Amino acid sequence: MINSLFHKGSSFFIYPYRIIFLRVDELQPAVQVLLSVSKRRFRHAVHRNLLKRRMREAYRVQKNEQLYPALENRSFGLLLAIQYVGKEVLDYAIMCKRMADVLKRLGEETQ
RNA sequence: AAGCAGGCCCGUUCUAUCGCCGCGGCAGCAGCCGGGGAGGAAAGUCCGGACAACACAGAGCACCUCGCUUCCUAACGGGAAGGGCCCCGAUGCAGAUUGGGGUACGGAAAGUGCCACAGAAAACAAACCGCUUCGAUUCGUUGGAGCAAGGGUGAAAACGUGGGGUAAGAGCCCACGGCUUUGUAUGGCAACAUACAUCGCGGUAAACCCCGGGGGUUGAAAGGCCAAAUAGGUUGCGGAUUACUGGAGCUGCUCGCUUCUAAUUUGCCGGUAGGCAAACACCGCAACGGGUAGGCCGAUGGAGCCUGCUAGUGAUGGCAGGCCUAGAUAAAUGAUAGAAGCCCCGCUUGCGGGGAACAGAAUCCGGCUUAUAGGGUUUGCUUUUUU
RNA sequence: GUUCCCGUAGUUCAAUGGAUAGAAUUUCAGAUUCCGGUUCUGAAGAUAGGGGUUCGAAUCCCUUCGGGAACA
Repeated sequence: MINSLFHKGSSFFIYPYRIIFLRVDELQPAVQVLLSVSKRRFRHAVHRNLLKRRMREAYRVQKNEQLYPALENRSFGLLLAIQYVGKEVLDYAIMCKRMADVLKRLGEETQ
């Protein structure tokens, strides 16, 4: 699944994120997400852990309003990879706002 | 009070809501309830152990490692106390006394090597300028013998200073002093110190080496169990067996060749005897090849933490009482809001704004090293003020 | 997680503990040419950081940093 996501998926940027997604028929559960922060950009494990936790929180809080309505009653599911490509650790407020943009864009892409 | 240096400690706290990961209960799942959830370095992986698998008669060699003494400890290359040496400060004319810091600190008197350049010479030999003496002399010098004090070179020059001695000199002799070997006495558990006698005098062992102590190897991807999957595969050895060969020779060994003997099935050649080729089930172990990439145990109650008493100068030990304090497996500790405390800035002097280091457990402990905003405490020194 | 190896000019490599760390290439300047190339001459440029041993350290020792490799 991960291989096919990275080889066949399409991608777009919304700073500080890079998103790769792939439509897959009859996926269970319907949306599966992979979060990643590059070791090359953030040398210390503290910062990588913090960013991944904040990304997960931002996704968790907003997925029900922004993403799931677009996928209701569809025959396909979604594989997602969200990579953090920013150069420094941003505040949660900004990360949360951008994640909302990401989810909206994903909803449009799947129409 | 300020500054500097060293040691030790803390390194935000509380509440609520939404999530995440373990644990316990309601005897299953789900759900609900209760309770827990990163550090002093979790880091580097530099040492030492526990634990595990394999190996192991005893001793020695080789290799690695440590190195003042005594003690602490499960152990250590760690720590405590003490000794020697070096550096800095204070007092003092000085000898010395005292305070602080550092110290890989066994042996150079077992042996070997090395000490660039310069210099006569870097420890064997030896002498550039010199010093003394005996000759020669064209009075400018020159040859032989002796010496190593002085000059010069160097990071380092044959122990330093003074005297005796001598043709001139030299630890050649003497006095004092420095370092050092051995012995005796005294003090100390000891390292060592002091005194006397005695032997000796370049450095280097983070050069080889010698002496003494220690070290079996590999690391949780150790190791054990279950499930799933693949090929009931190939080769070798052993067992069992009628049977998967055995004996002898060539050879240092293996392969191979020759010869003797025993033997099952099938195929081919052959009239037969016989010859050639192929195959041979089962069990165990090892290697090769192939497959799987899941779960459980190991794995979190321990050289454990807190408090008090106690032994000790101290590291640390003993006793009593109390406590349970992360356990994931691609990996949980995040977000929001409020309150309190700390720091900085601004001025309206009690309000507003901002900030909080280094950094994230992965089998577990004891150390070391490195990173660390800020705060507290303590010891020593210096300066100033007061009594 | 465990274990091991390496670090020298911009690059590729040298250097018994001993003058100012050497060579090729690269870069720059000059000469040659009408111009460029080639060639010639000259210059610049380095021991990963810190500490120790030593008269003297790229080399020996300790420590930190960075890079790489192997292992179910």
